[in-house]
Amino acid sequence: MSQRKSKADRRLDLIDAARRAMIQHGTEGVHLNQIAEEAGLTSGAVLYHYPNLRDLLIEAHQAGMERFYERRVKKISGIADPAQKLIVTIRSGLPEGPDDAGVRLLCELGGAAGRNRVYATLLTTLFDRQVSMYQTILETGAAHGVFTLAQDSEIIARNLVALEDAYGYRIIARHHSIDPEKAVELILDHARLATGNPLKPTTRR
Amino acid sequence: MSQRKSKADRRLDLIDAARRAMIQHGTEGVHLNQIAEEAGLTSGAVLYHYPNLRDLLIEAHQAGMERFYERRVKKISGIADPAQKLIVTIRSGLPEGPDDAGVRLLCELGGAAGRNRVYATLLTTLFDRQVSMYQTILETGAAHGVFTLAQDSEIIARNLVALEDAYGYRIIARHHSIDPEKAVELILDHARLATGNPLKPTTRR
DNA sequence: ACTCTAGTTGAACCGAGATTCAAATACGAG
DNA sequence: CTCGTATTTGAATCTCGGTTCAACTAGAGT
Repeated sequence: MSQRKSKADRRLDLIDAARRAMIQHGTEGVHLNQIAEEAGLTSGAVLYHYPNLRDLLIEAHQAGMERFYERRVKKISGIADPAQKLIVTIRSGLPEGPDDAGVRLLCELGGAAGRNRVYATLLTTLFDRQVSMYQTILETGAAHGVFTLAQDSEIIARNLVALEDAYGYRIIARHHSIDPEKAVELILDHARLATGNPLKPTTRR
Repeated sequence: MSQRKSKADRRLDLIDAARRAMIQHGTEGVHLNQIAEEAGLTSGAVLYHYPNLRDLLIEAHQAGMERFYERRVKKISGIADPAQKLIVTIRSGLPEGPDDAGVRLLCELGGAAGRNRVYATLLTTLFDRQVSMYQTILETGAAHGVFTLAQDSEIIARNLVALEDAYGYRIIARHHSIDPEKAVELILDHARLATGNPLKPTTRR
């Protein structure tokens, strides 16, 4: 038997277990037992904490998103130069590889959003937050004179997030010639046109 | 009882029924009975034609993709002017609205591709075909002197397809401020930078 | 050390969906 | 018109996942 835990702790475990199970079996294909097994518990215990499975799945998706976003914010927090900041931001929005758990979960949501309003709202909110993030970087760079924006910052920002999303899907689907590095290059090619900045990475990673 | 049909006809019906059922319940959430009901048959009849459900689902996805692609090719077939052709192509890659069945099915695949190699291959193939389609238009326009490509045509083409994909997801998720028209504009904004052509639509729709 | 309770198990139950198959039947060939 | 076969049904069976719940702890509070 797995160690006993407080309600709060166990709920975190379950959210994580649900995340793993959904990645393996899909948002609508996942079963209670699979989640229980991932958590090292029995189905009864899962129901004790989440009498309604749907709630757990939603919380898991929400948590996955939050984590994804927070991680990005953290990665770029220390960088002052707008050009470098933009480059790092782009990289942080892409999966590290086809098995990147965070992005896998997000991709999972795309289809579900078409038939589930809650998921649709989650995804839309994430999109808008990322757009704001980019917009801030772009505006700052423009104010400092390092970017010469060819279009409204919102347009550029939306297109950058869109490109990230799409290449995320490509990488997850194991496109033979688009890996994370290649995707960064493709997105940077667009960013160069839009910002008029050569955007040369100084540091790797 | 539903009319009797030849093997070939019935299989087409089933593929269509599976398509509808998957849109409603997801690729992994769909059940045999739901497909049977959509087709106006009993589960036994479905199994008679497809002893293995997985095969039917794969064929349905394949057919959906083929239809999506063919429709695009058809829509642009009569247009000579590269600029107009590009505009129409962009529009034809987006859903007509949040309930567009064809795109809904494609979105469905995004997550599944992460755990199913067959689906991943299907999606990747579609992506590459679309890239070629755009590349041809771009090269033709450049040869005629109406486009001044700011980058390699493959880069531009890939980014255009990526933008389409991503905005398709946004529209399906009912983004409050991104509808099909808005998405076309966003993508065109990018295309203008990349081709140096103002890309003004002459005809609506 | 002794509750007392929250967390967990495991077995029992229930219903749903997949699968099988004999029987029914529509339809085409001759 | 009749036969033969391909298609479909519907019921029986089987399996599996969800749900319930009484019993069993582990551990916190006193």
